Amino acid sequence: MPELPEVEVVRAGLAPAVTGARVIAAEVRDPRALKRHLPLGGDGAPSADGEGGHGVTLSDAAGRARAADFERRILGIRFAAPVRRGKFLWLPVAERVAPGANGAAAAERAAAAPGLALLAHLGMSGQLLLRAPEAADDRHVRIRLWIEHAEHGELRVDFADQRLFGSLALDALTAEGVPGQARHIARDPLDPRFDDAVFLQRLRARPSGVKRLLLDQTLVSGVGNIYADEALWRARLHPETSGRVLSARKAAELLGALRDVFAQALAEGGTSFDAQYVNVNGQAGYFSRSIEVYGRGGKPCSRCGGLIKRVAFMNRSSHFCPVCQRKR
DNA sequence: AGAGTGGCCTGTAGGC
DNA sequence: TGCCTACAGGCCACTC
Repeated sequence: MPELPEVEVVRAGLAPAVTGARVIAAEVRDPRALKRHLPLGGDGAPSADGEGGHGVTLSDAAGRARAADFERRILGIRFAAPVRRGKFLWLPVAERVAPGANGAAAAERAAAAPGLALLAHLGMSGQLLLRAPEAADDRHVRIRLWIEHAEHGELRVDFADQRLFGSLALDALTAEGVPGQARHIARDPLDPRFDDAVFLQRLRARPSGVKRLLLDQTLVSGVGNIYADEALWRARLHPETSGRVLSARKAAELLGALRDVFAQALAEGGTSFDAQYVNVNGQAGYFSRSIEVYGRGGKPCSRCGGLIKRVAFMNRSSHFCPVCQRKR
């Protein structure tokens, strides 16, 4: 499942191939993979087509219109280095060379137009794969870009997504350089500008269970179900412990545990339980071997021997050791 | 504002 | 063998 470490592995893998590369062709095979993409209206401003988004099925006509808009506007774009915040990943547009135009004279400098980015969210099962132009199809490829890089030549960037919770989109950058759709996302704990004091204060002000708080992307980003369970185990905290009862010391310990588990997962290439998370070359990570609680219901805790408990929580599952993660 | 819930999606596993 | 159901869960829209 792509959480922060998995998305970071993808970002780092993409960087050398896409930075400075230009889009020479694009093919949207399934417009449902564009649910975050808002087509431009006649005035050049993003306009809702009244469909898509979340909880609404895209009609065929609206889907075709979105696909056409995306394919048209991405053509000729040259990417700057990829950026990540939490689980969102984006490729800022350095410039756009209008198709068919002759030479650099036709280049629209990004400074002249509002900043734009190709935004990606992998959702549950999204993958960004780098492939040779003639490589065979991977399963569930929804959107395909052909890019040209000064060093690496022609490459394919394939967005594959089995469950379609993920999406690509062209999105305008705010003044802070963050895509509009990701502006509400908090910085993540690996961001040098993450404000520990503010996070800890907000965490300790909320009465909700601490697991719910970790999954709140406006409080801290990049944490999903796996790493929330793992960080709570490391900090010896029951997932339903209220934020309000956390001591300053315990809250700081939790943040430290979160950073530790992220760093270790990153070093091990991320977590792959099945074929749904892979790096840009289609390879699995091996952090799943280091998992202590997630998916280990009924098995012994490596720390105290207690039996790991699995409980329903927010339409998913929580895993914890009832012996060394006591509710207070 | 925060809490809580439903819907989006498809492949896989397990029961019968 | 094949049909059915449950499950995986990040995010957003929605209600209260």
